[in-house]
Amino acid sequence: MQDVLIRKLEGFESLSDQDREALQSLMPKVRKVPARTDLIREGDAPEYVHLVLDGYACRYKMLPDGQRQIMAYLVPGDFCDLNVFILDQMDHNIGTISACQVVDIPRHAIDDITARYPHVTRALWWCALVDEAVLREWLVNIGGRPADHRIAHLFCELLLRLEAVGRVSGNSFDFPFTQPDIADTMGLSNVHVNRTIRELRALGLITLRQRTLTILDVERLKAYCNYNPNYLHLRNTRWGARRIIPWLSSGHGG
Amino acid sequence: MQDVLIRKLEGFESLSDQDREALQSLMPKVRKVPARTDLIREGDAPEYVHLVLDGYACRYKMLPDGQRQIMAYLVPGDFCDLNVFILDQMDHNIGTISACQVVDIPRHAIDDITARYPHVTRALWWCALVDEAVLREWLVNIGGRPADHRIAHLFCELLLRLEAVGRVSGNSFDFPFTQPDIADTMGLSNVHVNRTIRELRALGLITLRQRTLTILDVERLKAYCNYNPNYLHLRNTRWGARRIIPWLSSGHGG
DNA sequence: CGAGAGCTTGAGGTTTATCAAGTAGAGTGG
DNA sequence: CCACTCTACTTGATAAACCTCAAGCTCTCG
Repeated sequence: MQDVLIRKLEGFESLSDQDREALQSLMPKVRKVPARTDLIREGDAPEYVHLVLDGYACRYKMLPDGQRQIMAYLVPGDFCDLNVFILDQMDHNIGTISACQVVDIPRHAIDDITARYPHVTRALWWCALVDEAVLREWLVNIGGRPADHRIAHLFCELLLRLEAVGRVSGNSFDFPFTQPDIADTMGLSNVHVNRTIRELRALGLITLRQRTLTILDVERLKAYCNYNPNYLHLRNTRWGARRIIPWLSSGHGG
Repeated sequence: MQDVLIRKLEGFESLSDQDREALQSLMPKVRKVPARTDLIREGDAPEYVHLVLDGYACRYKMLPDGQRQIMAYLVPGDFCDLNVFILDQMDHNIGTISACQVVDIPRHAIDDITARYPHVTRALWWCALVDEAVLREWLVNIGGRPADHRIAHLFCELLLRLEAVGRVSGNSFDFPFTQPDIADTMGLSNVHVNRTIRELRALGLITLRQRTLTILDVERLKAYCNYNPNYLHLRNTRWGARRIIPWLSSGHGG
């Protein structure tokens, strides 16, 4: 189970045996967290860096009117708050979706390892930058695409991210998010999410039942929402080669 | 002009004279960039870190159908790509809105300074984390709020960010963004942006003419969109005290 | 002074939200 | 193990938010 992080990092940079051992030493004891439980809340001072080894969590904010906006899905191998430690208080919450296996890494452990293992440091940096790139793409997704493309895009992204940590088999993966979860992620109502998923099912693009999502035709689903995985900055995976942005010819001015 | 960065960083952490000198040394020569010009494009390899000293720029992506999504506004004192250097290619563009004064900082200069000045390093980290926090809040804004609140929220944020670098006088500041710019930022049509701004004007909340935005009643505008500045993580400013999140009582589970 | 872009407003259409109600599942306590 | 409860899922009907198209005006820039 601890190998998801190493597996993910090696999607970016080759690691030596020493690097791997150093990473292993970060996760001495794993903690079980039930589903639908907050790991850290808005206003808390960040002390530990949380790492998800198994299960799904999310980053979210609550608005004054009770609305929830989910800003990130955290899957096995993802750090919850790698880069928050300088800030004196959390400006958002992190909560589990399904039951999770989590490691709480004290800050000094991260400091120690980055002081001694430059490859690991680079790889952790890469994690943080990719998380931010994903956030940017989510903004594009919500701001610029209609509901059906939005949800299709989310499914494509999860497929690639989970594949990078070995959690996909036969284009199927665990999907414990409820339709209200998806609604609060995509800025849609749960009714509309339901109808949109029905549409994706009717088009023969996916099946979703008993918390398992299957992409029936990956290429067709990607084409459906114009999916471009460049923002994931994958290198050593089967999607890593995709580097061309054919429509990108004219930005403004220049 | 070079002092905007120092002024901004001191909003977070007190700097010594040596720290300030070190920061000054980062910006030996300033470059003028015309309005509506790209500083760096999707697909480019990031070489320099760009710092805006004067003028406005933005981070944006182009979609295959020609739609533009703006993901960040860069104002004086903002780094464009402080944290991108590990990634081998840009996944988005950065372009100016108005004419800008920009510094191109080579990577090694950042490395040198962070190796020797821990306070400066902390302050630069803080910049990067706040930029990410702003991005999260934009996601909340676009995903969770109606058009009028969205735009009001943007105006509140700009007021605070520009105030932190001394670019506000009498609740007025330079606003070179066009209505199409705002539309591509907020995920709205330019027609709807126009009507929404008309509404904010009619409510006596703002005036906007000749590229100058004036907030007529700051407290009322903030109340209008439930603005909470905690995500800016300001400390040494007049807004820094705001730390309470009154409605935050129940996340999920616990 | 001319051209292009931005601003403004109207009309009509599409997408998405809200309200409502019934069904199905999952978890809980006896 | 079963009944109960709560949440999620599903579908229909209606309403609101927002978009598109279109046209005229204004501003800015060359």
